[in-house]
Amino acid sequence: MGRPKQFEPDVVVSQAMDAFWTNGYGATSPADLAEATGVAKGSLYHAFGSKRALFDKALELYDRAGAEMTEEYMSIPGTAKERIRAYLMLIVEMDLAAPVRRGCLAANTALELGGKDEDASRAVHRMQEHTIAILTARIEQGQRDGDVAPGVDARKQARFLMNTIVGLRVMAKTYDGPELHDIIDTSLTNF
Amino acid sequence: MGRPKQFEPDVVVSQAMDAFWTNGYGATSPADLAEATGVAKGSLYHAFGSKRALFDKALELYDRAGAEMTEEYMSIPGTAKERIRAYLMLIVEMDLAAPVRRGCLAANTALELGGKDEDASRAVHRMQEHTIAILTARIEQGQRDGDVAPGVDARKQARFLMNTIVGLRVMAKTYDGPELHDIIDTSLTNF
DNA sequence: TCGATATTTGACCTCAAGTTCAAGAAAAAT
DNA sequence: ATTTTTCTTGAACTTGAGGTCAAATATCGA
Repeated sequence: MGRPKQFEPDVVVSQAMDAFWTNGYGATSPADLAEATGVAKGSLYHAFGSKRALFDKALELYDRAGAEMTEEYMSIPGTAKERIRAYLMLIVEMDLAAPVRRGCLAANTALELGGKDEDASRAVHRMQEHTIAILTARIEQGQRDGDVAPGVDARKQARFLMNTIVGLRVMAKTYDGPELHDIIDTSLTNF
Repeated sequence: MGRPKQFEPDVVVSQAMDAFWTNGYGATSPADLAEATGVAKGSLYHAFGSKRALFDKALELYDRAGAEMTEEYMSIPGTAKERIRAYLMLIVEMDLAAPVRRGCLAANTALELGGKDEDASRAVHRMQEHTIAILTARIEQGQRDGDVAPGVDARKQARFLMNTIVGLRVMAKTYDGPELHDIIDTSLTNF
């Protein structure tokens, strides 16, 4: 009963995510969000409560979408090293291909709100752990497959890779393809 | 001629740098800057022209101070690997010891203004190149000293280390000592 | 001592951010 | 057809950002 929603909340969240991703949390105004989503400011507030609440939804979506992509990429046949290299390359390509260097929403958020906003920090931490878990599983898989040395500490290696990824996505703001590819190569001489 | 300045521009820039570092460029208001420096808003504008101009000065100072610290650290006796490990550890310790996780001003700036503000991006790129140059020199030094394998591409290795550092300073916003130390260890198994 | 020059400051201005809200509009229930 | 419920929207509000300015203040040269 009542008047039905004129928009799909999921797509609005997705559009909002893009806006936050491109401009950062602080620099995205309610007016910007209204324009990005095609939904009037008032409606957004009615539906989501506050800018911050919408942002939370956006982060949640970002986590889900990212994890899905990561898992999909890790499940393609090949050695762990091959798959991880391809994954790192993909990230870099995507960052570079985008019309504007927006980096990683999670990292951006960590830097912008980390410290001030405890909830945001926790959300980012969760996302990172999520990715680390997937990478860890893939490395352990590689050990079972025999393409990764048994002595490698999968979790530590995964954390290191997470660090590399975070670094790459920041560096992608100021560096170009060749340098970033070199970094990937050097990162993978490890295992 | 004229009334003399009541403040030391250098220390005001330094205080402003701290404010920007802690809160980010966008989230630091002229009022904040006035409080942080003890100089009235009007005077700041008279002396520096705009918030952005002050920020430029702050970045410049950050670059100088950072480079100085890096060079000092690299000139302490020891192998390249030892010195670089100590340097990475130092950075992490400093990040963790600070009352608020502020990370790296350059990286923060890259993420906050990168893309929108071409000048800022260039400034950050310059700083990163500065650090890379110092690291490259130290690695080459290690090769001359015989403690780094001759086959290592010093510049690539230095870029990789820069990436690791950037990553660490973001990760320091959401992770603690042990994990970060592990990342450093893994990063240094390379050469 | 009087200009001339340069700095300091709070008051003031404009504009936009983030939010609230009252009035209208669309569906379901009666 | 009316009521009930829920959604929609632009207007309106409060607050603070970023910046300007005129008046007051301090030093130097004549």
